[in-house]
Amino acid sequence: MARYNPKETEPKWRKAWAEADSFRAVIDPNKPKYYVLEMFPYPSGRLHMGHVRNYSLGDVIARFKRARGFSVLHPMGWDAFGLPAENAAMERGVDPKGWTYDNIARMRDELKQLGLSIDWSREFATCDVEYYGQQQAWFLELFKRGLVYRREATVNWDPVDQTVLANEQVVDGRGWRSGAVVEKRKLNQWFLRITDYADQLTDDLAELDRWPEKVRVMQENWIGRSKGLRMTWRWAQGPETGFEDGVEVYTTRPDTLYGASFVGIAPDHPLAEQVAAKSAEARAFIEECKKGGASQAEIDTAEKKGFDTGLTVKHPFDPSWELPVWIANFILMDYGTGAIFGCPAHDQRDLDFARKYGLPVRAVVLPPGEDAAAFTAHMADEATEAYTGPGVIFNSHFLDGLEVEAAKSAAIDRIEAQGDGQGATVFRLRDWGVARQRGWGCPIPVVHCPQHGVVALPRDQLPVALPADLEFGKPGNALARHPTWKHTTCPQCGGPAERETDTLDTFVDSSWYFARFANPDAAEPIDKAACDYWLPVDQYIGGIEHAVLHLLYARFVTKALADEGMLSVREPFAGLFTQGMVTHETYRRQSGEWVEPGDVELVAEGATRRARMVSTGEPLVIGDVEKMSKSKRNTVAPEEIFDVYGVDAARLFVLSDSPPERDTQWSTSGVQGAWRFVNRVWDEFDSQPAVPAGAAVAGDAGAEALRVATHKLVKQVTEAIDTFRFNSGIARLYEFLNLLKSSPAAGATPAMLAARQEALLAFARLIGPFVPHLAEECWSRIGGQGMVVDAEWPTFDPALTEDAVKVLPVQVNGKRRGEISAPAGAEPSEVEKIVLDDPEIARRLEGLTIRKVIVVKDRIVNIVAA
RNA sequence: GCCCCAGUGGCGAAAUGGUAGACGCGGCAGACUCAAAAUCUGCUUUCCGCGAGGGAGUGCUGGUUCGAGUCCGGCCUGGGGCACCA
Repeated sequence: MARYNPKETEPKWRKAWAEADSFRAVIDPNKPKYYVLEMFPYPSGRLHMGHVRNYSLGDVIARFKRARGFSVLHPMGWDAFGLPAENAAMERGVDPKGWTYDNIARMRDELKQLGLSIDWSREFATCDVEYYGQQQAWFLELFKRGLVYRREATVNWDPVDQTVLANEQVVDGRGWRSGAVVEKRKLNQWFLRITDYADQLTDDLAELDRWPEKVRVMQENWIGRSKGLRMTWRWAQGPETGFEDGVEVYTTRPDTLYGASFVGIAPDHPLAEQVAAKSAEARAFIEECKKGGASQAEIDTAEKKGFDTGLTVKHPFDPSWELPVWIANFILMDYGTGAIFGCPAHDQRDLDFARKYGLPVRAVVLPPGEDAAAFTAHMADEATEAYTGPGVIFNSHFLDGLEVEAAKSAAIDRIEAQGDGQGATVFRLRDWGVARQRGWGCPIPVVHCPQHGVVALPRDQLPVALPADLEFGKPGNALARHPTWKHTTCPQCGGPAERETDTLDTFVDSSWYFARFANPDAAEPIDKAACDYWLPVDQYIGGIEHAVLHLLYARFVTKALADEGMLSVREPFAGLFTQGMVTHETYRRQSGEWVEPGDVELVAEGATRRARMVSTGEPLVIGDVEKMSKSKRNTVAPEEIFDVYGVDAARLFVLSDSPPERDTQWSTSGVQGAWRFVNRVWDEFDSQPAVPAGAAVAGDAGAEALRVATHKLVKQVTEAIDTFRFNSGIARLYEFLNLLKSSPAAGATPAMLAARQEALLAFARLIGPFVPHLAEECWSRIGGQGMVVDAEWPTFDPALTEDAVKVLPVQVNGKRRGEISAPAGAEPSEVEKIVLDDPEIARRLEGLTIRKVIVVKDRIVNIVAA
């Protein structure tokens, strides 16, 4: 049998596609469009198995849609700014720009080797000045609209690297790279007003019906919209300077206002600071609160602590009722108003606090079935658990008898009528801090003028390009310490001014790249006409780790740009698919050192499964299956796999092994299985002789049966791809190949050869999305017209996929006891007769009385008998 | 603590409420070979039985149904997200 040689065929077909320019995306108003996009890679320099999986998944969709008559856009680019390049620069003294572009060149070659159906003419990197210059242009449009602002904010500061760190880059209070204890520092920071869009970002999630539920829920939680009441508690004893009106609190439970027993403010609330100015005790308490760590474990175990300020406020519904104002350590300044009213009976934290300081606990929500007096007493005297469930309001004057939700509205109405507050929506989402004190990023295109303050550059002074001679050898912002770059003139007065030296967060770079792909050469940031054709992205594919970050930022920027009139769509990604990771077993030496799979030999399987280190012969400990990572040394290099088995086998394995949303475990035997399939397919095509003239399928039972099987296969594979069940689709292909093998070409009748030819022509096209090179080679071997890549997707005749005679299992009392054959669509009475006439079934029913016969048309028969 | 997802052979996994375990991996047996590799064929949930055949079986438990891996209730385990968010 001739062995398939991917080293020869794979480059050959890639060249053929490139020469035919097969994957150029063209705006064709006569065709439906389809935009497939995988999250673009960071150019680390090395392709890993996660990339292979991600881009193979997208390529299946792109090739499939193309064959189905869509005009497909499937582009590729590089998310190329960011820290790794600066770190490489610092560690190895290389230039980040050169390092990045070298990496891009290497990864481009590797990606091209994958045989992806990508329109490479649209490629760009976010560090191309042509790209980030356009980014500066739209950034300034948002600036003009007030969506960009600058304010002082508390940030994580790494004193060794001398830069701000994102929250994710702080691990256990230390900088992830330097290991230095991170300081809180107040800095002037640039923000994008994402909170202006918090409502829309929440509401529009409902439209995203082709997004995983999980991601929508995560975004909803992250934005954290809550509806409640913002209200002021008037002073009983006061007023305090600057707080003449009283203390403003936010609550989601206005229905429990009659259960109030104190007002609480955050330790860093301005009022608390004012109190501290007059009281050493208060000062000491606030200091103590600051010491408490911010780590999760510390928060979980932290005791509720408070300080009575001595100030008192009046209850909004009863001016004679005075309540104390406490400073409490569990109140957060950056949520709501930084102040609350405490209702211990119906909030666990408030209850803990009240018990500690002997504050009253007044039940105002009566749980269903509870006795009012008994419950009131129980809550007041002994309860340690707050009641947060549904019920009817009591002990609450005008609110008595209302259900919780009705009481909320009634309380809000009353507060509003009194002029003490207003119904309000509060979000957990904070504005997006986008400034980074980093040289390798997109410069923020403004200048600081001593006369005019922050001045946006006019359009004709863009792009603000990075200087070529940045010095990255030491920590800190290379842009800020560049000797000349920042010195410029003010566009308003012409006087001397300094450029902003902060650069934009790389998540800004990736928040609009999908729109730039519609026309990467446009003179404007966005070619609206091109976007009107291509956007939204029909299928976006990437990892779940971006569920809130990138995917939320991109949605926000899309909405902001739409409001700017630059885009027509308000959501960038109509469909989202989050693929699983590629994992591998881990291996360790007795010494604890990780050992890479290439140096591991597995001895025996099953319970006696053991691993041995090839280079030293020592036994190894087999560890958990984990995401492939350098630190655990459990990676497998794609290029080595390509070299041995070819690209198609590697693609086939990652697509066939597990459903795409689930993690998949890489295994050598698995890719060997895929490689076997590749060879078996090739053998089948290679052994197919020319079909004799005049050979016809019709009239030959065997050939007709094969034709039926072929049509069923087309139906199944088409449906599997449509529903992202690639592993199932590939299983059908394996099955069909087994069927072909069972009636080989050798010795076949002319009719059978004709049926085989039909089957093979369909098969070559069906495997195209998964193993594109093999598909072309097979297609060409049996005389297919042109290339598979230009061939239409095969169709099926529904009449042929429905069997004329159905085999129906027959159950007796739910247990399978035999089967019968019945014409398709046979009426229940007809089927029942066949069943009862069947001797085997009759034997089963001996001694039993038939109570009922259930016939499900074309599916199953169940006889209930006793 | 709250929310979401998952639990099926030795392993990865299939199954519009209708024959559980397709397909692949691994394993066993056989063919080819001097031999091995590669390849091909068959078997491979488990228990009883020489066999025909029969019993049990989709984390546990209860329910709905003629019929439940699938639907509903309670629980267990694993994974993920959020979290002093008022």
